[in-house]
Amino acid sequence: MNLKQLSQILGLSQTTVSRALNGYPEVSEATRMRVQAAAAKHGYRPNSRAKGLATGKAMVIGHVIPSSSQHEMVNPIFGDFVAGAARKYAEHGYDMMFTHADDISIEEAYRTLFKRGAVDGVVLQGPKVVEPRISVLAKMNVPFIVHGRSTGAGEPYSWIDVNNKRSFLRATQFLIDLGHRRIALINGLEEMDFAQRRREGYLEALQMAGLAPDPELMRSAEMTEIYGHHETRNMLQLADPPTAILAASMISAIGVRRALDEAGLKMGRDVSVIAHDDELSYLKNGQDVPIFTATRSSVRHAGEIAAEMLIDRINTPEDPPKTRLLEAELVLGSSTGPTPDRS
Amino acid sequence: MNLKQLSQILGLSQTTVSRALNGYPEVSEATRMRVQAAAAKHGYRPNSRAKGLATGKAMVIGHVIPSSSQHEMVNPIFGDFVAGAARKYAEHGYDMMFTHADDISIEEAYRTLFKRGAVDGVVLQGPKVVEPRISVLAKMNVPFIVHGRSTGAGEPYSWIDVNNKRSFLRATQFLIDLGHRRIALINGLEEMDFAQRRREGYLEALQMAGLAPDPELMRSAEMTEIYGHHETRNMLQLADPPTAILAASMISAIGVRRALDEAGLKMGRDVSVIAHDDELSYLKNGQDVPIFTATRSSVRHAGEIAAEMLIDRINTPEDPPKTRLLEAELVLGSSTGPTPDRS
DNA sequence: ACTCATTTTCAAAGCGCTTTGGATAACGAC
DNA sequence: GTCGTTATCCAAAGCGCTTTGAAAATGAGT
Repeated sequence: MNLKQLSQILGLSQTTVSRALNGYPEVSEATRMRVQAAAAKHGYRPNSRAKGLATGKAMVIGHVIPSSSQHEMVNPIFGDFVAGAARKYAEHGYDMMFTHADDISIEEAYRTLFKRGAVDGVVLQGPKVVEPRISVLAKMNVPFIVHGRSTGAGEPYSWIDVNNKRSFLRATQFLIDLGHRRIALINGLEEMDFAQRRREGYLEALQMAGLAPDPELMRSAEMTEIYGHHETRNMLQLADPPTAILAASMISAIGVRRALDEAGLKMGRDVSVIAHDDELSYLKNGQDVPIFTATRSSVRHAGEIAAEMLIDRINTPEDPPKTRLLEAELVLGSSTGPTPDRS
Repeated sequence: MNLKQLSQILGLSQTTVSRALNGYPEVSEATRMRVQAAAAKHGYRPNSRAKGLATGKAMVIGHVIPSSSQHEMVNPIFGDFVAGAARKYAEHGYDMMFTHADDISIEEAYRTLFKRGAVDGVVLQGPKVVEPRISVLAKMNVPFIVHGRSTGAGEPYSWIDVNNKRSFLRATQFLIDLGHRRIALINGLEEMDFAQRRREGYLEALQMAGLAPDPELMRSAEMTEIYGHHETRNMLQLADPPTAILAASMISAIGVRRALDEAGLKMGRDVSVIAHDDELSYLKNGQDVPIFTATRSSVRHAGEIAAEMLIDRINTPEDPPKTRLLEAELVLGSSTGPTPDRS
């Protein structure tokens, strides 16, 4: 069932039917009703490609999945972020397109997406400190939004991010206030921009308290359970082990907890742990009392905001880039407590 | 840069340029070279929508994200499955499209996707025991593949699945062989088809060993850490608690472990645990020695196969539906051991 | 009854590509 | 020199929609 057939059934021109369906005023209410009824009856849906060709808009937003060939790693926040964004896309009539690209060809993938007219805008996820993708998109002068920021970017761009620095600063201060002096940071990969900002917050808090940072207590790893476990076990064997640990994600924090258990240490009593909690739907941090004391910020919510900001940007491309900084909550759970006495 | 412009630059017709680029034989090698060089030089990419309109193929595969409004839950396997599928789509020149839909309107979402000509085929994830989506798609006579199966389906359909029944049967037998008699099952939601099959395997193993199933030891919950923890803690308080637990996912198994730790029980010694491991990239089950004894099957691999099966189906729609049953490995980790003596 | 303004409808062009059905050129063979 | 073949290339139609510019229908005013 296409426009032509529908208009023939109705005895109207394609023009009129199209206008009736798209809410243009040049059509009487009576015929509009008649057209809508017929469209519903025959289950007519305008062909997206034809519509896109005619209007010049794809009504599609693109995401590129970077498949790190080295560490075949899918970001665990991917699903929830996407679910949030998809919901807003749907509300505004947009579809969501994913393209796979090798590490090497990611910039090319973005470029192709636009040249093919496949998308009206793209979301850039997981920006690194030095992020060539941003300048590629900026130079192409196409609508895009970054989830996160990139310190090394030369030009302005739209982004939405969590205040990673402040949240880790606050978390570190909280541990210091509890009496901790040996505070470890199990960070994400340091090439990621968010990891660098978190470290800055951590270091600043130490400095404000007059504590010297110890390189032995600053680990950087992929945010898996295994690495959280590995780094923690490693640090517990130090001559002067940490009494508190900041973990970059709930998943690595779970690895931290496992290492503590194995060492016969009780989390919250012997060693305090604070995790960053993205509020992943399958990894809720407890019901009433959170398991982990955590810096909390919903990544699904970030996805929703990113979607709306991007659509806004598509609609008003001449406006200057907008930015949005979300503050993470610091929620108190049972994984933190005062420094244990070591007599 | 479009075809028209490119052909004008080259002093050729659109026909010839199009054919040169698409590898048709009616064009001399010399001009083909010339055309390809010019296309590369100007960065020409054919417009996807125009191409789709002309060919009648979208070169897009659709996935519908069901956003359970009740339990706002994104399936944790989503990311890895999609990453696997996306890779194969890209290899075959397909894009991947996601559409969001409410629980209620999911069937309508699939229908619309095809009517709009937005996709050439769809992947149906997370089938339930009774799955109306399958009959909707079958009746529409469109290419689709199911990741999982649906017991209640009346018509044949293409699917790829893990042999859930056999893998849980084997896991249960393994525990029985170790001397366990009180074996609990912390399953996924029972309306899900995979959960039902796992339970069947579990029950069959009990029956073969002459053990009576105890409803108290069969729990069904969303596969989150919290629920794994909750159900385990609950069962440990029974008069005759389980000595072994089968968990439907690594994530719920982590919750199980937490409950055991809290109860002062050592996993693998006091209580044995077997988890189902989808080999999620951020939840690897140990490096050398797996943490959990597990039934293991890569969901990313399943995504790759699903993609290829679907593309195959799109290309040969008249062929009967194909199916593929993957066997899970049973990998031995440190979470299982003989029944503890209870004197 | 006639004009003018307004409302309602329509025919046709155009979006960027593929593809059908020729047309033209080149090349031997006779 | 003519004919048939083959190798190249092209003009134009068509995919399903939107949108421009014009025409038909309606209604009000005189």
